[in-house]
Amino acid sequence: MPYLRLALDVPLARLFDYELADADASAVGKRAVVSFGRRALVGMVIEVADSPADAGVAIKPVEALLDDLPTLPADILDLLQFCADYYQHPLGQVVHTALPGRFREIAPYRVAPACAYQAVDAEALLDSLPKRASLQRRLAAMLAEPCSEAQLRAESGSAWRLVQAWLEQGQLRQVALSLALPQPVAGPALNPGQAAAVAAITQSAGFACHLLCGITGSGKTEVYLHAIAEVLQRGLQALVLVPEINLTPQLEGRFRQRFPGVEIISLHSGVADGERATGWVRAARGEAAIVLGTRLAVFTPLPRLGLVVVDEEHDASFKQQEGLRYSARDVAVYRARQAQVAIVLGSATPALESWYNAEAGRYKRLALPQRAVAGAQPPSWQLVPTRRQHLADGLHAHTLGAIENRLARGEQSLIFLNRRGYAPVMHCSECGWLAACTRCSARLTVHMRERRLRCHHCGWEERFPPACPGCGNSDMKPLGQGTQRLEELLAQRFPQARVLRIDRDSMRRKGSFEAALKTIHAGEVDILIGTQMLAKGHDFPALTLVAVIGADGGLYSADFRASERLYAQLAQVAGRAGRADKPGEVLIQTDFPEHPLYQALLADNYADFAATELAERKLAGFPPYLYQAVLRAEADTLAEAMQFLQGAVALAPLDEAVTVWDPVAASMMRLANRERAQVLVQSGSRARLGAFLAGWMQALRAERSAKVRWSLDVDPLEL
DNA sequence: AGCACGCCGACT
DNA sequence: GTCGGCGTGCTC
Repeated sequence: MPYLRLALDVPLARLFDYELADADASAVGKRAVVSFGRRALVGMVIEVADSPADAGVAIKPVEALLDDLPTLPADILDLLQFCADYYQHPLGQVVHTALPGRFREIAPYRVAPACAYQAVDAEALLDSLPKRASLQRRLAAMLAEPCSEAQLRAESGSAWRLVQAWLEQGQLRQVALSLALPQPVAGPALNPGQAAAVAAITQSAGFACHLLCGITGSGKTEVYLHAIAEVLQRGLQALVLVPEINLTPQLEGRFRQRFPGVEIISLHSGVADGERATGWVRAARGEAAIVLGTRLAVFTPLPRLGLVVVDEEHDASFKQQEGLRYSARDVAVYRARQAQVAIVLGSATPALESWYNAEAGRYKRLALPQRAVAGAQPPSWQLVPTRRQHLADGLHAHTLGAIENRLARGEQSLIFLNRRGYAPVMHCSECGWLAACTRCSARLTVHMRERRLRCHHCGWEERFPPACPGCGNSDMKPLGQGTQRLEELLAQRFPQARVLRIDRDSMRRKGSFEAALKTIHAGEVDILIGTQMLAKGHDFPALTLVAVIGADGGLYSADFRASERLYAQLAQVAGRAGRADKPGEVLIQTDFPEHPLYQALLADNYADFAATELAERKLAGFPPYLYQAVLRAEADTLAEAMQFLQGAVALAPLDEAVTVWDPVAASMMRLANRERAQVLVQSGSRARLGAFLAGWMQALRAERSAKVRWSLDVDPLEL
């Protein structure tokens, strides 16, 4: 009797055997419905064996072998096994985080073969529509040519319902999706740098990792599009990973425009479950040519994978911060190597890990030195020294003057302050009391308009205390600068200016961010105040001034990655200034104008910054010169967490190539009333660290710890 | 993780 | 006398 070895979505690092008469190797990669304990689960067949792995356990029969989906191919199974081993996560849970949620449901999931839709008579259809029904008319015009489902869905949320109705009325017919490659629309001519990059990518044979370095506006996307066009010509598929921001629709639009008629699958958190599952199936069947998505898209089966692109590869959102803590960028590199195809990692400010790999010759660096738009000037940078200067609520006279200047010229300014709220903390000047969160080890942020104190870590909120809880003093003052306070100040300073604040608080309502972008584009805003949210990707043609305040915190942080993040953030926010014909100006208020980070930024010299930073990392013994993993524990009391970790350290295998540090309280020790601590382990050898972790986790999993929740983070981004 | 079993406190 | 608290143990 053959046995199916199943990966089940349970936190147990082993497979489970079930018997199925007349099963053979073709069952591998299919879903199976089984009874597990007292519940029914759907698992993935990993292996077919002649005998059970454990003799002496009663083995249940498989209830049903599902044949609805494309069989998970061997390369994806290998990829998932790699993730399970590398990140020390149970294979069953890896499988189920990698697949669309729908596939965890017991019902079969059927997807009709992809086909295109075309109007039987486009003119007649158009004539039958009301003049003002602009969406309907737009769709009808598109349908003169064959359109894919994804293409139609991308047009509007309600487009698909209209198409279905027209189909029923016999206005549309289904035509076979042409696999012959449609002609891409020609893009703008490439400059020499772009052309060289495209040539390097398309001419590399087998696996090659290209680090594409270019500032905002240097035309990285054009390079991707040309490289992808070449891959499509060869009848192959492309996988494009993008960070988790609301930029995906814009990029998707650009792809659809460039490759009309090509089935492009979009996979990100905004895509509904069913659509995600359908897209996955289409990609796995080879019907879709391009998969464009956030980190989860890295696991999509692509039988004819020809190219992988990771845009903004330094972005932290490629690392999942819970469950299977994978880095989609690193998994993508593994995948490209596995498929023996080229991968492009694009960024203006590459992760130092990637930069180091390029220095070591493992990655090929491709530089895009110039701005792609002819005549466009890079922004001019200026440091505004603030040490021993009088500041009007945090703004230097020079900064205020620059804003006034733009107002006079009818141009927009952006004040970048990565700290939302009114002020970072409420302070009693009598006794020195500071408002702190009762559930976290964090300060409460002052939100003046709502007259509330809020914890930005756990979401706790409370009303302003009427008097200081420490000494009863009623004169409490907000300390420091936040976006709300800045908004208030600027509105006072420039009463004639239209001020708009963009942060997580002001953009809480759905659609408000899109609305805000519209207002900015319409020129109905003079001064923008923004956090992180505004730093990425959006183009504001009328914006000519970016003033950065409060950046110095990133210079001397306890976190060794803080300066890398600061550089990337400043480079990114500077990219918002001065597009098209108007030159932009970037002002950075700082107490440390001589700091090498700012000097490198001013010279637009990432190479210099990276070299300095890498030298420091080497000296201090930090990644990428060492590999790290963190064992995190969380319990009701710190003592319990620490005790667990001390026990864990005692269980650690001995390996002189691996350093196990003492347990310490986490930097955010208390979060939402749970105490957190961690153990750092590191090694100069990735292989030795991997073997160590495997042994350690095995020993640790044998222990039972009811009160403590723990997890392992391999290659952690934050300690 | 679920989901059971099991053994002690406050309720109709 | 039962309902239900969550500690402990198991899942092919």
